[in-house]
Amino acid sequence: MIDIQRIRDNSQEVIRRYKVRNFEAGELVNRIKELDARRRQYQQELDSTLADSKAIARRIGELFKAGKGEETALWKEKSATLKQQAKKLQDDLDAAAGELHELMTNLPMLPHESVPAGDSEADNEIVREEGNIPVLHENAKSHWDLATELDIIDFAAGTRVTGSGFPVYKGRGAALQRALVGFFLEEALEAGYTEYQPPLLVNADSAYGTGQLPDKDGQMYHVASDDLYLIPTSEVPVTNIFRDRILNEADLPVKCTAYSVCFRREAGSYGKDVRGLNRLHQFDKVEIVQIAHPEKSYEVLEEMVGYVAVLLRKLELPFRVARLCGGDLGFASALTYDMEVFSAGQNRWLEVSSISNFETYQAQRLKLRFRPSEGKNRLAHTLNGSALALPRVMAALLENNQTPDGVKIPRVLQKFTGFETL
RNA sequence: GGAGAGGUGGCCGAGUGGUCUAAGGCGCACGCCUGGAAAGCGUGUAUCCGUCAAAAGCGGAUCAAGGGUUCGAAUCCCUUUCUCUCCGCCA
Repeated sequence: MIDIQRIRDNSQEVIRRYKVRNFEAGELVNRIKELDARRRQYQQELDSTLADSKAIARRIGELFKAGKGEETALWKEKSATLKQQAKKLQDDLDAAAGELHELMTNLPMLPHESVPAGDSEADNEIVREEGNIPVLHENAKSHWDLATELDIIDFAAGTRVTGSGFPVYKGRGAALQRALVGFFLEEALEAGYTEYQPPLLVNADSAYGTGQLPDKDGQMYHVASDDLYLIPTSEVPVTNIFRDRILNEADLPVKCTAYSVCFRREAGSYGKDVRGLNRLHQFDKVEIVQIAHPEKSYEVLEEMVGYVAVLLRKLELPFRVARLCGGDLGFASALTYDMEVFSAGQNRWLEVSSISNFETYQAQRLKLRFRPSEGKNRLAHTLNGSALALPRVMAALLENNQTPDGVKIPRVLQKFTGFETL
């Protein structure tokens, strides 16, 4: 949710900025301004009514104490009238505030100045590209063929046990997964992140806090009997650890990392995008989350992109960094960089990380603030990114490192796997 | 799952219808005292909304959450929720 102050201060600027997202906010913003004014009007009237009412109650108390109980009848009557008025004002206030909140929920985050205009993925701005595209031997295969041949992933078994999109990792495939998790966590700890093991099920408040609800309802698996959601990313539980908290300015930035399994319904996906490991209902991911000072959050974002780039370099994977255009930008994000690795067997780029600055979007919902050295408490900025999502990294490793003699394991992973080739 | 007891400020804890405008303590901050420190003494120490250009000030809300009784609720009633203890089940 954006800060309503920005609409009060300069609604025209807000409307203009939303155009980068191809979002016509004019009508919505005007209704919000109107409701905001009405809400404040009701608030004032209610406050003064309640003030009167309290004064009368105090007066009655004094009369009783002075033994003049018979003089209170008139005041009681007056108080009853005020109470009725207050009730109505409270209802009006609640209605206005409720509707206002509802409309505010429909506003995406304001995009950062650097976000390019555009409609789709095709308009994203490639800001960096690194590494060499591997030249594969003649019989090079896709990772799904390779993995099946090497007997390290059993897609068919997963389908039998659960359904499509739930692969079974086996033997050295399972070991490689574990190695990647170990490597990612070790790197994160070295970079100063604190490791968390969060719950994999969250309540609706948490899902709302990070913006999964109501915006992305339907992406998450819902456990109806207990009204809980399977997490689509550990961003949700980790960020919600800080819901309703007021941090000390000196504690910023807070740096968290977590390994977790992630669950996504991915309703409506089909075709080559979902072959093999390209898109799954269940996958493993190491996530990094930072809670940053508003004036430092874009430095933090760049730092996080730099951090993920180091991981990819160490894994010897060719990658590129894209700044998402307005049309591709997530609802809650002000600026997002996607990190994509080139996967030679499929001859395409695969997104392995998405790093975003949500500014105050989540913080507003989470009531996540910090105490500055001077002045009033302020909303913090939240950021997160994958570091990294495993399946596509594994896909690229398999495809790019295949040789007639087997698949080579990158040097940095060998101490975790205990083997050098597959 | 069954039975019982509870939820009060950063923390502990008092408070069973009207100076609760929440006692007292701890912690923290500042000041006095001191050669320096401790102790001691003093002062301050929640969040949100509104008013204001802003701050101060002022008004309102908040004692788990929601509803009710009452002129008046932390206090009484109802619902929900969470925690603890015992029993049951259990990796």
